[in-house]
Amino acid sequence: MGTVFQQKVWDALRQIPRGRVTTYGEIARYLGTEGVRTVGTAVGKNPDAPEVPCHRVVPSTGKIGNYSGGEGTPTKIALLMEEGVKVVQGRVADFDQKFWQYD
DNA sequence: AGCGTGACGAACT
DNA sequence: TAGTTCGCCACGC
Repeated sequence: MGTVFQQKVWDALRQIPRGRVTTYGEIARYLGTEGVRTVGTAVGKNPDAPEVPCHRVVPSTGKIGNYSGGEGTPTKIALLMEEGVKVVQGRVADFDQKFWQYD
């Protein structure tokens, strides 16, 4: 499929526990790059949702960010809600608690 | 081989 | 507090 870098990104996504979220910046750090935009681009090019939980990735601002599957952002929100991540007014509720980072 | 693009981020006004 | 600007860097043309 994609490039090595891409696969590393997707692999990083698989490590995100259900019901938790992380940020593009966190993934960038985990992969050892400063180009967070590159990560965003990589995630966006991922084949599709269920296999890789790309909906668990949100911007550091706690907002929802973007999504390419289904109806876009609304679908992303729906998926998060199903996992117990409350989303209110386009933002992740209790973002600090839901935030997950690579140990 | 060079240039623009982008599911972001942080600083600035 | 909100809107804008500049920086990050891998990828595709």
